[in-house]
Amino acid sequence: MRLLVLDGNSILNRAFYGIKLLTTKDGQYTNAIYGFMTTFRRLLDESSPDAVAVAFDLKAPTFRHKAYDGYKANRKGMPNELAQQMQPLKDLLSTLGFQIVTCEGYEADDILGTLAKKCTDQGYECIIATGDRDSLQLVSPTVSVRIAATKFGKPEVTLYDEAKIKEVYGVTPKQLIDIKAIQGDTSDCIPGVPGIGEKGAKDLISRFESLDNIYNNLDTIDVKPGIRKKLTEGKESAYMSLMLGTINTEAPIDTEIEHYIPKDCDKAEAAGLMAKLEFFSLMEKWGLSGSDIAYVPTEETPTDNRELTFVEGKELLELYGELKEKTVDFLAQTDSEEITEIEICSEEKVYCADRFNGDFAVFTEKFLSDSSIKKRTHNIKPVFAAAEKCGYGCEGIVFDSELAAYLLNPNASDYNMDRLVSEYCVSPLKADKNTGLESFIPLADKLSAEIDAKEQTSLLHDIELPLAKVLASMENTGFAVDKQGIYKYGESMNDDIERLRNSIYEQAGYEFNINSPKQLGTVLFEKLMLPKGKKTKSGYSTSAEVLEELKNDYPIVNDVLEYRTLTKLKSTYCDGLLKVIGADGRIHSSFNQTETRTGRISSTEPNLQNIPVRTQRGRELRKFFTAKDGCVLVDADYSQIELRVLAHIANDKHMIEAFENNFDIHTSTAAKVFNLPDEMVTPALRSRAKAVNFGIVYGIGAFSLSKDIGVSRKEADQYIKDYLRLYSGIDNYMNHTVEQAKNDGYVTTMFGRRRYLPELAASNRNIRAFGERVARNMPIQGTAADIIKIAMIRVYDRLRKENMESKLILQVHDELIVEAPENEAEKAAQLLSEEMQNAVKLSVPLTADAGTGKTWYEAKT
DNA sequence: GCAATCACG
DNA sequence: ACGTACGTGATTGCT
Repeated sequence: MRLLVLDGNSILNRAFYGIKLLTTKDGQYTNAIYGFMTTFRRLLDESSPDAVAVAFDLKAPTFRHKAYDGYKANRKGMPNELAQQMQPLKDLLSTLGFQIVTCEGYEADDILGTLAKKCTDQGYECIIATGDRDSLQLVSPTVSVRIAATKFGKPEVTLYDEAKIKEVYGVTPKQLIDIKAIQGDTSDCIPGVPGIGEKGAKDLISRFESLDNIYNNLDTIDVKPGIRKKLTEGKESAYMSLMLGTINTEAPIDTEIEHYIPKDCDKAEAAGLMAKLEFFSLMEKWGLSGSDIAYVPTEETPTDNRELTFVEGKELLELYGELKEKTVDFLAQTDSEEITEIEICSEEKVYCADRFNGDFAVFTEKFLSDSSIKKRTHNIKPVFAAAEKCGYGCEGIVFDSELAAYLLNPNASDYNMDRLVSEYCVSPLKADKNTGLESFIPLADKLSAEIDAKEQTSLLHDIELPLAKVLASMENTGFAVDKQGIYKYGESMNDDIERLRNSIYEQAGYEFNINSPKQLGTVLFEKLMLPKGKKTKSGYSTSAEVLEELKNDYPIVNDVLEYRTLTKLKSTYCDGLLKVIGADGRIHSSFNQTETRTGRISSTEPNLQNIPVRTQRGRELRKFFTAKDGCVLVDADYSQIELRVLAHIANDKHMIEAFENNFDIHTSTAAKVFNLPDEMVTPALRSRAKAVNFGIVYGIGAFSLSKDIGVSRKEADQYIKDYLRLYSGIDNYMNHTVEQAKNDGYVTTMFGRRRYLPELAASNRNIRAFGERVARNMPIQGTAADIIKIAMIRVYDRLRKENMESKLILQVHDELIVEAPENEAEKAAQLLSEEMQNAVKLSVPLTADAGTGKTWYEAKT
């Protein structure tokens, strides 16, 4: 028989401080529970115990507190973020079948000791797992201790048996108590013998074996007079410390080890709890899955009695006839060319078909392109893409559970169906064949109801769903590039890189890896003794921000900066882009619609939203992003969309006025803040005002602003104060938004997009301050994202309606690019800026200027 | 798999 | 006293 006993508080505590804060979408903190469960899993796997007990402290004072008022007196209560994780952990452990042990008047350590002793008496093996070292005194031939820590977010377990303790401390486990009695323990307020510390205590015990031995022979033992004096005076304190530090092995708890054999796990309940904590990966490690979740019928969600029946061998064209005018659910598989497989459910009948069925291609086309068939699915974009590639349109899509789940909570890490089924606790319908539809249907019902309840129906139907089709088309179309051009551009940098590298080696005095910030830091700040600026966790910062300060005084720094610029261009952009050019000579990026917390889209493999533009040498690269033969690029970007959105949402009189009169907003701001007529605003003042405008959008602090524009903090603070006094509508709006976010737990955009902000409830003020900045920023960034999405849909629709061959190929947050045949260019430019400007009606005008050119470099205005 | 860095809006 | 602007993705080095 082998018993595993855990010190619950101690392991939970270690996990809490070892893993960065995590919350569920409702703001329940989970990092400590997560860490506990990964550590626990590992302990179980490593030691395969027959019985398990998890001990916890109670809040009530223990016999040690009663014996000594000072005991643990300086212990602060646990932070709220940790305290609220205690009960959910206990619930989870219980439902998994493990025994929780607590004992009034005793600490968890005493429970460990009591159970360890019982094991020894019975000839059983006992493994103690804890985060702190007090329990090491319990180690014996049959009792071992595993010290569990969470380092870098991962569990780490160190085994302590008698040999290991001898090796580390040079004494026996029992002697650890005597050492502590002399040494004391500041964290627990155990006094020990005043004046003797770790070294002295260790020395005394290793020479004289025990506290009793020392005091029984105090007059004769060989110690310095000073030590003898301290020992004499500290005798009472030492014996009290011995009592406080000795683990009690007689706690009144259930010591029948057989009672700790785990009970059967309540799988349904446990999976439900894990889902509530959003521990989807952990679920698997504990042998649970989403389908284990208990479905508890309530009044609002009564038991769903629908049963799906699989219909085999249905003639597909006949099926199509039956589906007309119906609302159906479907799930499809696609490859890069076409739909390869489809499962359809209508009126609880399930039909499956794949490309080996006769009429499959004809059927899928008829089915998908028939707008009279209203369809719900999960992850529609690949279906839109496949349909377009096959030359037909996919119509009548009324719901996508992936997009819906993203709108309900954009904080989630992914939106795959299994995870959503767990998260939303839906129970699959009965079905005689598993197709995924049995889970999808109840999930879609639930998400759909939530979308309606949160008034996001229009956002889903009128923005995200149609946008998915636009994105699919943009991915299909791609962006033509001049492969040779990019290659030569990359080659042209080799000599410069080589020259800089050699120059850096020479100035450093030896060769090293310039790409390694660590090695570079050593060279600059240790070998060459440059004045060091900021530090990072692991050493000196060598970021551009730090190096910029030094480059005029130290030529090597300038070389490093240039080297970085060139190698970045070469590796990320030249080498990187060359790798992803398709067989058609075009780059097909993926546009992710469910990635950002603000509603923006993101671009990957490659990221076409961060192609260089700010420096001339980088910008040159855009000369190789071209229109195909016979076409030109039309590029339009919104002017100041975020500030215009801010003016509108905040309903700020002065800012609205500035935009209505088409003033330069930064000049206008400068004139106001610096109290000057517009014509007296110098470029330097304008640039400061611009930084303030940006800062306001980001939720700014005076420190960051002063750093950004190089003025004193006091001066920066004054700018912000003046700004908010003059744009009082913005001041009001910002305060109101944060207030409301704290009440509701979320912020929204003009179109009802939401972002939950659990950070606002944090006890750490930095995290809270971050939450407040996000509360101020998200409605602005998010509304701008909504607006350009609307514009994209309108542009896409208009181009088709007008039978034009021009195609939308890229979006860069406030910029749209269309590839247009030369004879359509003018019309496309007109249409593009028109649709962008009219996408929504705000209390300020939206402006978008279009440019045209053979390359992106030329077209961007 | 994470940290540091740097490219973009 | 402390840390310090919002949102992304790719590359490199290192554990």
